[in-house]
Amino acid sequence: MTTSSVDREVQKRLGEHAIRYTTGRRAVVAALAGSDGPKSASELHGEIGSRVPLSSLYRSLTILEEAGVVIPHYGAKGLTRYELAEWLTGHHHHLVCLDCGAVEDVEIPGAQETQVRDLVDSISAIASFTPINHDLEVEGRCARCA
Amino acid sequence: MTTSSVDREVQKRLGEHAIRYTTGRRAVVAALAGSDGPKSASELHGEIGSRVPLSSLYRSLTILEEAGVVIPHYGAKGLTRYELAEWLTGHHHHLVCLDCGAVEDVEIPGAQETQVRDLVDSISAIASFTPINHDLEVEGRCARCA
DNA sequence: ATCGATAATGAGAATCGTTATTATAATCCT
DNA sequence: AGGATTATAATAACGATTCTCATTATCGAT
Ligand SMILES: [Mn+2]
Ligand SMILES: [Mn+2]
Ligand SMILES: [Zn+2]
Ligand SMILES: [Zn+2]
Repeated sequence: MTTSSVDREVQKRLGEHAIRYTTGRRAVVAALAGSDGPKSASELHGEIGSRVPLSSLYRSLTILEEAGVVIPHYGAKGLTRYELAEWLTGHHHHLVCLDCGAVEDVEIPGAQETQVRDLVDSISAIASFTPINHDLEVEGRCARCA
Repeated sequence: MTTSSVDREVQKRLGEHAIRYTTGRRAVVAALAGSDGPKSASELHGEIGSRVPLSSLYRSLTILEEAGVVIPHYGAKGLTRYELAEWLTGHHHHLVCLDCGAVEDVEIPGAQETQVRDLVDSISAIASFTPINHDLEVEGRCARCA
């Protein structure tokens, strides 16, 4: 999915919620759209530059989360990393490096995703649980840290 | 697994690492062994009482984590909750209720666990990632909130 | 059981990611 | 453009966690 089409989708979503799509918020969405995995506020600040102060960045992330545009992932050392919601990026899973903390997106072939869904369904049935979403997180060592 | 057998296993593990199994550390392990889910430092402090100060509790959790006795789960609002490692409790997955926030442990049959492991391996191979463990989190609605 | 070496504790200060405050500026609507 | 509303930015405040270091508990050897 291209950055500009994400931009259009987000603009539409925010418009529906009467939330302004400001320059700062555009910068955050663009940075996330061009990212290969969840990013923390300070990582985004590093990429975007000082034209968007950290405090504004945090507020933008909160607003975008409330609007369902971004999703938080809570990680080690009190760090929260954000990524675009799956209705913008497509469903995928995460590889979490136990050494450097990097989180990498990975899409899996349809056949395997079907297997995951089947497993999720049967696991849920065991506990009378109604599954809505799933997140198969693989923890290990990334290519750089191997 | 009974609390006292967990205690014995932990004692053995710490002994191997030349780490003392002090009363404070025993209190933490006992509280976790008697728990039905991951607990934060302050929750543990509430259960254990003031005979183990918060600062000591945090240090104990760090030590126990380094020894592989407890595992952290990072959650919202910068809260880290700990539970006993799976070699003490058995491998399991988590059902996270999006309504009430409860986290339910669930063990799945061996055949399905094998399927999960195979999926984890092939997903990891896609990204030259070395998997160490996995966590299939199912988000949805628990039996109470359904 | 006691001693001595060493590791752990406890009280508080410090750190750091995040959130709240509030005066100023940008945006939207007519 | 003008007025109303929402967003920004600088900084203070907050809270979970970590650090510091003087004191104390633990463990192995005697
Ligand atoms: Mn992702
Ligand atoms: Mn668990
Ligand atoms: Zn890594
Ligand atoms: Zn529930």
